[in-house]
Amino acid sequence: MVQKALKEIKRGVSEIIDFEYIEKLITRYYKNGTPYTIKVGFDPTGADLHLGHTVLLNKLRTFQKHGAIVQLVIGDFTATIGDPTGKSETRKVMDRDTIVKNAKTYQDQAFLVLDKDKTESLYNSTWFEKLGASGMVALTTQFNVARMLERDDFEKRFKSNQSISISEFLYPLLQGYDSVELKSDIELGGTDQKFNLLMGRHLQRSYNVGKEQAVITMPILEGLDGVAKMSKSLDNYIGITEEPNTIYAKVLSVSDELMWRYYELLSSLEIEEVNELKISVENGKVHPKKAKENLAIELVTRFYNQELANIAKEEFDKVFKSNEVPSNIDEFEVDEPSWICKILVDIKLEPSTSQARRDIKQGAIRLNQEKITDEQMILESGEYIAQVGKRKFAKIKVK
RNA sequence: GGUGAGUUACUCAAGUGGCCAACGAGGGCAGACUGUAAAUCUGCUGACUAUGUCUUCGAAAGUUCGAAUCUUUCACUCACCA
Repeated sequence: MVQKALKEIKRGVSEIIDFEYIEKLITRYYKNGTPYTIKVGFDPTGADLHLGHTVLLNKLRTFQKHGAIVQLVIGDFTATIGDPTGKSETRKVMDRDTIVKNAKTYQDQAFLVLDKDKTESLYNSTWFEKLGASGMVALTTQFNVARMLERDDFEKRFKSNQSISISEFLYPLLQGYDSVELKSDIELGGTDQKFNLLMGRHLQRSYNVGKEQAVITMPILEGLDGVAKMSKSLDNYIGITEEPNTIYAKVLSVSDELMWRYYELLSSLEIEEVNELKISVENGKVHPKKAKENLAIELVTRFYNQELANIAKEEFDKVFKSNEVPSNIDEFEVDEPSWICKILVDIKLEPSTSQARRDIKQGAIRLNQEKITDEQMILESGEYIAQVGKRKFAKIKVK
């Protein structure tokens, strides 16, 4: 049992520091049921969760199955500073109201994956507001600038003469201090968080907590473009609250190469099964598209259910395989016959009449499945299905 | 505080008085080919019922028939010195 748990825990992780400690915790849990804690922090900066976040959440869920209590630390205090991780520029500081609102959304969505009964939500402002100025200064004495500059992005910015604000130096310290306060056994984060996670270990020792947390880093999930980290600001994400059809379609649009990455990090298949599948695809037994479909179905099923996943697949095949029109498309009414470009802009299918003209010229616009070529065209009374490119549709009624 | 360099579209980056709605690259969008994959090829990539007009090159003011380009002030970024 313990071995099985440990194997499951190791799946897909990037690095584990102090694996022996985790082994001890799991063994103890299966011997006498003593729970242990695993901490994860998040910045309530962006509200909606995407698949990138679920890499962490899935791992936490695994731990919950094996006796862990998740400490979900909402960095409401730290968010007022802004973690510089992965950003080449200083982050914007956020206001309080937005933080609270985002935290709420985050929790709601996190519980789509996490077991609510085995999760404690904690706002780190509760202890930081008590810490006070002297406590804060005491905290800063635990570390020095040279060590701080060891952190990749600080080093990079320091060398290229970009600004690093003092408050950014505080961020890793504060995140580490969370671990002191919570006496966490394990902390989980992305590979880009490694420095901050180790800080927790360091501080737990300095403050004589009596344990040093194990650290697990998870790989960063690439976005739909396959290059940059999945993030909302780059618009290369799959949100977990998006429509089943959208999730399905977005998964199908990733490259084959990236699909394996997603399989590895997101699928619940055993790693051996993934490898088997990969071999089958390579020697032609399984069509890569079939493999991608399965992944898409698995993911939609996770956030919705099997039935909706199947509907999403049917819908997708209908539109893109047989070139039919989707079953649910937005309808718009137009009061009088008018210029086609103008209508397309009005119903938000096109951003500007200029763009509409260009698209018509390139044959990207269809009316009732027929390509149109006349950019001066006036849409007479009647009903039409307009299509822009491959994926934008609208039903238009002209009175 | 002093001196110097810089700020151009989503990003990088040319342009240094009219030929500039602004070279090029990346990205994005679209078309062909496909599996809405990748790769490849092609076109497009400020707005406007449009062979023309309008607004854009950090901000404002000015010189000029004419400014992204010259002058002044301001803001910001960077380098060197203190």
